[in-house]
Amino acid sequence: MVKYKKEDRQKLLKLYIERDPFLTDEALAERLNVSIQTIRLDRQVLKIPEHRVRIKRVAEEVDEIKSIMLEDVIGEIVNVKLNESGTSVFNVEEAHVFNNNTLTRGHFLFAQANSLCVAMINVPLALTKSANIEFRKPVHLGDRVVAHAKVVQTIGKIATIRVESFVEDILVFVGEFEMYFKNEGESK
Amino acid sequence: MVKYKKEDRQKLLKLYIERDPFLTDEALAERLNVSIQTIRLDRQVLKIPEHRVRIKRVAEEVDEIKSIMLEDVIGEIVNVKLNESGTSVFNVEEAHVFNNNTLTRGHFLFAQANSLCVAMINVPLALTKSANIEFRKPVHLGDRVVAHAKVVQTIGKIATIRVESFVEDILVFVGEFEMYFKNEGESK
DNA sequence: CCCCATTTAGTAGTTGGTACTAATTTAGTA
DNA sequence: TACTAAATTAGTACCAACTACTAAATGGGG
Repeated sequence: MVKYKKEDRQKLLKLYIERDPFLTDEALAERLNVSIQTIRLDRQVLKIPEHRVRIKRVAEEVDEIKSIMLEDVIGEIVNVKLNESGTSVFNVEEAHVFNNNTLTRGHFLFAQANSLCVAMINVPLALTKSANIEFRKPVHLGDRVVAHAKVVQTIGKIATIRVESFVEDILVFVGEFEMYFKNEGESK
Repeated sequence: MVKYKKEDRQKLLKLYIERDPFLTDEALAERLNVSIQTIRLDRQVLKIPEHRVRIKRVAEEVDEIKSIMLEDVIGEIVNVKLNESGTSVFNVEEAHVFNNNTLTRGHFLFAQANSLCVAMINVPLALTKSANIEFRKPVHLGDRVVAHAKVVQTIGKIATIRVESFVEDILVFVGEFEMYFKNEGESK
């Protein structure tokens, strides 16, 4: 049954809605022990949109996040000579960096290189058997990472591919991938 | 100005809504060249919920995807002796597998191992310098991957950590990670 | 031509609001 | 303490995008 001061209440309101945009004015009014009208006024001065709009915005994020995160391929593969060489471009966005700074999480650099290797193999399904990688320099939010891959060897069902990734001519990542050609129906 | 047969229209309706859940009955009515009432009847027999509900469901998905994908740590770290050993458990969900089958994308296994290594180092910021990894067996949707890590060596600012990941006693992944202790303010 | 399925129209009620005015309560101060 | 201004609450009309219902119109096959 606590009554907050206007200022505190508005801060709390903002916080609550940030944490849970699904809260309606009614629920917020109960939680903050004021009338619905007060909540509406508060939202107005704080420029917080109504429930429907908030939900819609969250929902629209799906497309972005899905397209960024659920893609099979990390980075855009721009230039592939099958079983020979290839290039992939990857722009580091919010979703790829650590929450508390602008450093790119290493597994996206790995994923870019790995995706590129998979794309270069001209069989229905290629699996990564092993990799030997090195992170040379940190990569940051907004960086444009260009990965170049070259097949260095193919023995039987295994291809060895060397990948070098650059941010503006600076080598940030190198890796050597062994790719395994998986045949149809095989479970390995 | 095409008029569809009932059956065709209902199939189209389903398709449209799947592709874009943001479509209102009004928009659908226009697109299918029937009245709003017909759309409502169709939705009713097809058990497709109303606009608001659809949006809300999509929005709720965001939270799931976000929590799965935007975490800094892949897998739950359950048991860490700093600078010594650690264990992480990672359940393979929809978001982690290739779109056209149930195979786990390799970079999540890498990410799990890598996250675990970072967590084991008792400094504000640890960076992966290099890694030597092997994918031994494919991992599938629903699998529970348990990664065990052990520090095998620490020389100066570099620790070497060995990671072995299992799905029900089957070794699916091994890796050796070189972690670099980054000091405050250093940019490397 | 009739009949039944299909489609459309129309009404009342719901949720979660906007936008507005007006009344009431609370707090600060002379 | 009385007055005033700020803050809060109440109340009204309106909106989108529905549900749930009834009723009327249309259309096609036998």
